[in-house]
Amino acid sequence: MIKPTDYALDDQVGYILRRVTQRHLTIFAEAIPEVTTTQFAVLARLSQRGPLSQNHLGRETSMDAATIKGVVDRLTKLGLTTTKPDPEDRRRLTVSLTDAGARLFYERAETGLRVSASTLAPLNTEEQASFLALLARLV
Amino acid sequence: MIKPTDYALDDQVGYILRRVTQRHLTIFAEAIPEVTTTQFAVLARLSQRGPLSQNHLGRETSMDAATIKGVVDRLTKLGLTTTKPDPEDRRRLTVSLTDAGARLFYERAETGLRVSASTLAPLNTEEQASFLALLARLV
DNA sequence: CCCAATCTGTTCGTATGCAAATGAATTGGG
DNA sequence: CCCAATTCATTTGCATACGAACAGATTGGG
Repeated sequence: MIKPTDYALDDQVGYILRRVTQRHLTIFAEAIPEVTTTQFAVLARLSQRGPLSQNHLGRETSMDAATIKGVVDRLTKLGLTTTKPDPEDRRRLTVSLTDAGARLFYERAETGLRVSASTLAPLNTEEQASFLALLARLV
Repeated sequence: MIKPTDYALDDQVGYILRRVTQRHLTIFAEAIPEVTTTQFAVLARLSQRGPLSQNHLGRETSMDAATIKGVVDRLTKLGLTTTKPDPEDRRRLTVSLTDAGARLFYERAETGLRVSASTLAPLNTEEQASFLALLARLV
């Protein structure tokens, strides 16, 4: 027999995840104000993998087709990415980093690592490793 | 000397947090389609604390003033909450659960606990406790 | 007791995030 | 080889999220 009073909001994993994510986003925005976390993820992926079709890029950054389109549109407006039709497959839109996009990622990658470190700072090194290992299994 | 190639997107805590949150939201939406996670958090808090002013409710559910307004508006449109001016302080808007809101939370609280359990299901009991303890320290 | 500082709610703008529907292009199995 | 199924990109609608600016109400310290 479970009563509603047994539902402790503050102990629910989803609620805590939301709050931790909020803190992380604040730390990121403070450290890298030029782009958002999702935009930075796109820059990182393109930097690592080279040009990708828009939908493929979305899958590689865990965004659905509608979301990645908006992110790419905004990055393109910022001059950090460009798009061009794929002659091989006329459905596809190939997304690439511009020089400015590549340079921005290059200049901010180290800061990005510090953002991750700040987010995890309340834990000691051993706890951070345990936490990341457990978190990754929940994907 | 850090090179951009040292920035492994898949290992960054923010990226993994986003993916775990996505999985959690999917599980929740499947189990409790009537409301969203944030709306359910509001129902839970009101059920636990009784009527609260709108901004206070926002602080108690980790939403800023603009966000909680939208959530309360939608819950009110769904008939799950009501609002009335506070005669003590004419700036304040008191938010309460309706009977339907109280009943819905009562009927879904147990399911909410199962959603949390499903999200954590890839870990064994001991790992779940460790994970939640570490996660809570990152708020 | 009064006014500057604060609090409350609202609105606007921007940015994810997903479901669903659509049209165009490609592909794979019979 | 051809058509049904799939893929790709786009659009619409809805729901968080937050910063910034605003007006009205309240309060606290001099």
